[in-house]
Amino acid sequence: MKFLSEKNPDSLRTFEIINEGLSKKSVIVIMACCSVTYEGRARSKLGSGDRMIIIKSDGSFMVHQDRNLEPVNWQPPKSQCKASLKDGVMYLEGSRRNPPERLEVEIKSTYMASYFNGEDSKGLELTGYEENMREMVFDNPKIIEEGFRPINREYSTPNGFIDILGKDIEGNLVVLELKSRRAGINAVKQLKKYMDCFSDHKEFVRGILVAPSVTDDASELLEEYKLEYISMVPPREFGTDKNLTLDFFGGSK
Amino acid sequence: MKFLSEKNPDSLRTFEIINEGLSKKSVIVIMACCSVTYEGRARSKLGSGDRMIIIKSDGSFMVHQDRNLEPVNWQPPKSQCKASLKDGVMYLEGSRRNPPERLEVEIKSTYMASYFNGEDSKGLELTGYEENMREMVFDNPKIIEEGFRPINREYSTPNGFIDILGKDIEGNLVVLELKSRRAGINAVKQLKKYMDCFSDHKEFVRGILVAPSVTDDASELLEEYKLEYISMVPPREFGTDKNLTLDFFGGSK
DNA sequence: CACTAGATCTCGTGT
DNA sequence: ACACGAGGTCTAGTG
Repeated sequence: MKFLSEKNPDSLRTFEIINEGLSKKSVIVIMACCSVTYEGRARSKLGSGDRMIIIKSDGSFMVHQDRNLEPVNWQPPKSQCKASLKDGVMYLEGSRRNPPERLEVEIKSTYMASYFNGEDSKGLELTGYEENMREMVFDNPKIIEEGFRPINREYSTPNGFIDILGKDIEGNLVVLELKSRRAGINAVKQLKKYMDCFSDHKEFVRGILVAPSVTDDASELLEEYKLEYISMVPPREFGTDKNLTLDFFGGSK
Repeated sequence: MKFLSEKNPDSLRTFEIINEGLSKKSVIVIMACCSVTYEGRARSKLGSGDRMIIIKSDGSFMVHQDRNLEPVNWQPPKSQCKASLKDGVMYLEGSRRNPPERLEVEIKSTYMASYFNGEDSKGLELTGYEENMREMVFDNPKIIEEGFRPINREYSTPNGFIDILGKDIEGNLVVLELKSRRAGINAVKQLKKYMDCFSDHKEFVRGILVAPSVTDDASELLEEYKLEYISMVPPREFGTDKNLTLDFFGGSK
């Protein structure tokens, strides 16, 4: 990995390092005393203090304080970053057109300025949420109940997409609402909204909330709406490489 | 600001630097080739690559790739961080009990290891819909009360910026604190802080909290501090608030 | 481009 | 501690 890191550079040197980093499409990390203003989707001011400034090669721009996961100010990927020097003071600016917004950092003094050109081709493999639950239900419908048959996933209604639409052993329509986490009243309200789409349906339609657990409020609301609940924890298995599997077997199953 | 930064430390030295940083409650920044596993609310694997690892003094723990604002893996504030050395290989672990989860980073090689103890007391002042309220008050001051005259917006005091400073019909100074949402005790405390800036002022100064509603606690505190309250709903621009638009067209039916 | 919905959402705030 | 709502949400995926 190629990188450069300097301690206590003056304004001019900070300016040079940042410009080198920008031109090399590096990840730039600066520890500095700075103040920040933002104007765009909202407006904010942040007085002077010691912070970490990060500029990534995709244009992501963050200012981090010493607390919280989230940056106190930021600019999303693809924003335009540029450094400038006015009367010996360093300014860093991140901006974009749509929506129009601008982040400006005034750097009072720099403790460390550095940039890095690393190698990272790896993507994250994640499991344990709604998508995996959907797959599990389709692969093994009887975990919902004996005789359950899924028909559509992402079934479109005027009130949004139903996670899974199916039929039970008696042929009744069943609306499944999946949640990978403890479900609150909003999940029940959402399910109810889908149910309303079938209000003029001749036959009986069942609505089932599928989640690891529900809040007390949600439980009461389920009863009030005459909806059902099934406890299910999202599966945590990593799939074997899907692309490979599909290519290899060609979908012959 | 006190800090330490070293280039290309070996495993042992990286281990020492991280432990120093942890014991000093510093912000730790490491550039390293590493792999990551996570298990908890979900489960994930990330193969080897060059990344930035950040540990903040509140226990926030992040692994950043060279793209996107968000970390590829993380652990929230208050999680327990510890470093360990097994067979000459560095491991960094962040974990917490509730919910139970664990993030482990295996560090293959370190390009830079550093920690920082900065000073930062400043909080962010955000002004979004409040800006619209300010405009509304300036455009039409009598919605505050008959004879109200706004003088300054963003009036600077040692305790922060006063939203609107004005005078009433009798010439008394009036401090307005605007909140776009239901105001809690913090809003009242903030207003009180501004009022304190005028404690040696000869004449009477009024403080008014302007918000759509207040919590009961806030209402009590207002009384205790002899502050006033005016109910005002922030104007929302057409197109920015979809619900309003939908209500407008769909609600009349 | 816009639009949708999920997220290890995070973060504040109220109960 | 838990539940709920908002966010400059972000991010991936689809039309």
